[in-house]
Amino acid sequence: MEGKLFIYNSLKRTKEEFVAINYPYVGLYVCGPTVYGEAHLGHARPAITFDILFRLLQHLGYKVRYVRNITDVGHLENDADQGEDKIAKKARVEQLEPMEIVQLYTDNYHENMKALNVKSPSIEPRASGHIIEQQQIIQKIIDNGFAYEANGSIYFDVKKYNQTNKYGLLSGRNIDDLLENTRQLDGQEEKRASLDFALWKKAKPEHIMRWPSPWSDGFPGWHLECTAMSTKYLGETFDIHGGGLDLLFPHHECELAQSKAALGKDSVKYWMHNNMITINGQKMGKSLGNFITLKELFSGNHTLLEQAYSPMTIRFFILQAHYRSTLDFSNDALQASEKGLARLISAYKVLDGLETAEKSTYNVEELKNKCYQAILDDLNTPILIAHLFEAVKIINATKIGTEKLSKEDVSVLKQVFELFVFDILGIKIDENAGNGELLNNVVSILLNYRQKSKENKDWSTADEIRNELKEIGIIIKDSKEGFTWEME
RNA sequence: GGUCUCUUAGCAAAGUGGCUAUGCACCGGUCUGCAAAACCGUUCACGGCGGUUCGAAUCCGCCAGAGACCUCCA
Repeated sequence: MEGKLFIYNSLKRTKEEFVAINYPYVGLYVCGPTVYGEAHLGHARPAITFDILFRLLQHLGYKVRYVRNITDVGHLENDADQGEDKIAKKARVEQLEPMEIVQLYTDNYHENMKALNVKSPSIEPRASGHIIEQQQIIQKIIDNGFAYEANGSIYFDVKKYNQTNKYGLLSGRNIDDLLENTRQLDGQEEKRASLDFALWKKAKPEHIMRWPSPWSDGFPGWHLECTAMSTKYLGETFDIHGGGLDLLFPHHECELAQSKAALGKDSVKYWMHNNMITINGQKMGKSLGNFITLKELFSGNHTLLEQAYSPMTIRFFILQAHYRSTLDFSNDALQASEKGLARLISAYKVLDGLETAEKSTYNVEELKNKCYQAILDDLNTPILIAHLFEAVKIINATKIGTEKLSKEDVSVLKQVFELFVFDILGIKIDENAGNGELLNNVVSILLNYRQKSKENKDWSTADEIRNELKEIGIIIKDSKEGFTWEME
C-alpha cells in the first residue's frame, strides 16, 4: 500500500491528488531543449525532475507515455526578430547547415542525459518533423476565428480569445495589465495587439529554414509545436504537462490558449513547473551567459569550478532540493552532495555483509513508509533523501553492533535502497571503467601484501602502498576485519 | 513600473502553530601503528518590527533585502 500521489498543479496553485484521466494510462508531455547550444546545468533540472516523475508513475503501475520534444525550429530571436530563428542564426555563424547544428546539439543533449541516467522518453518528437501538424492546428484556429492573417503571417488574436475564454489563467496575469505593460518591440506593426503571438511567420528571402504553407513560405510560431505534438501523441486531453518555470509565461500560457482555441477544450489536467538553478543567487541562463555546461561540470573545466563533479553528484545535488524551489549552485554545495552520496552508496554496499540478529532494534517498515510518503508528496526528494540517511545511520550502527537488524529487515532495507535510491531517484553506482576481475585481482594482491607488511609492522611499506593507490584513485578503508577498497 | 515568489544555523536545503529535519563543514570523543573510513556526542537557526494565540520560525499586517516573470531561455 503506497498511498496516493499528490502533485502541485500550477494551474490551480495547489497540491492535488493525481488521478489519471484514463487509468492506467498516463500522458506526460515535457518541454525539451532548443538544440542550439551545449546542454547546461539548467537543462538537467527539468530532465531529472520529470525523470523522477516518469520513474515513480511507472513504479506505481501506470502505463506512461512520456513525450519530450526537441525544438529545432521556430524560436525567434528577440533582437533579430526580422524572422530569423535561433537555429538559423547559429548556423550562419558557424557556417553549418541548420540541421547539422540540430544534430550536433541533439547528440550532445542525449549524451549528457545518458550520463545523468535520465531515461529516454517514450517519444522524442522534433518540431521540424511536425510542420504539417502545426499547420493543421493553425488552420483550426483560423477556422474557429481566433487568428488572423497579416502579410502572409498568422497571429493569434488574444483579445478575441479573451472574450470567450480567459487568457492569463495559468500565469495569473490580467490581460489589461499585459496590454499596458508589454514592451513595444520592432516589427510588431502586423499585429493587432502587442500580446498577439505568431502562429505562422512568413520567411524573409534570406531565411534558410522555411516550409511552404497556404499562407506563405515560412515557419511555425514559437509556441505551436508543443500543442501540435502533444495532441498528436497524447490526444486532445492528457494528464501532465511539465517544463521550466521560465516557460510558464508566455510559452505555456500561449500554448494553453492555442490548444483551447483549436480544440475547444482544455488539453492539460496538471501543469507542473520546476524552478530554476541559480548561481550567486541569480538565474543560470543562456541569455545571462552565466551558465555552466554539463560537460564542463563533468570535466571540471570552468573557472567557477574547483574540481570535476560526476554526473551522479550533479543528479544527487539536484535531488537534494525540492523541484519547486530555486537551487543555488556552489562548489561547497556540490562537494557536500558528492560526499553525502558516497556515504549513501557505501552504506548500501555494507548491507550484504551485515551480521543479522533475531530481532531488530529499529522499525524498518516505518522508514519505508516514510520514504513513500515523501516521494508521493509532490516528489519531495529532499525529505526522501533525509529518510535514506536515517537508514544509513542504522546500517552503520548495525555494523558496529550498537543497533541490531533481523535478516528480514536487512532485506527490506536492501529493497528500500534498490527501489528509492536506484529505481526512483535514478542513482546508479558508477561501476568504474576497467573495474573488472583483473583489476580486482591486482588490487587484492597489493592489499594482501600491505596487510602482511602491517602485520610485520613495516609501516613505511604499508603507507607507501596506500598512498600510491590513492594517487591513482583507489581508496583503502581499513577495518577490524581487514580492509575494503573502492574507486574514488 | 506591473504581477508573483522567497528570506531558515558556516554552506546548501526541508518542514512545521507546541515534538533533534537532513547533508557537508566545524569542535570533542571512540576506533587505528598513523591516517582514511565508520560510529557517538556537542555547538550553531528560522530577515526586522508589530498583531492573533495558552504558545509562532510556522497564521496576519507593515518594513527591509533578494529573486522570477512581464523578451528567446530549462
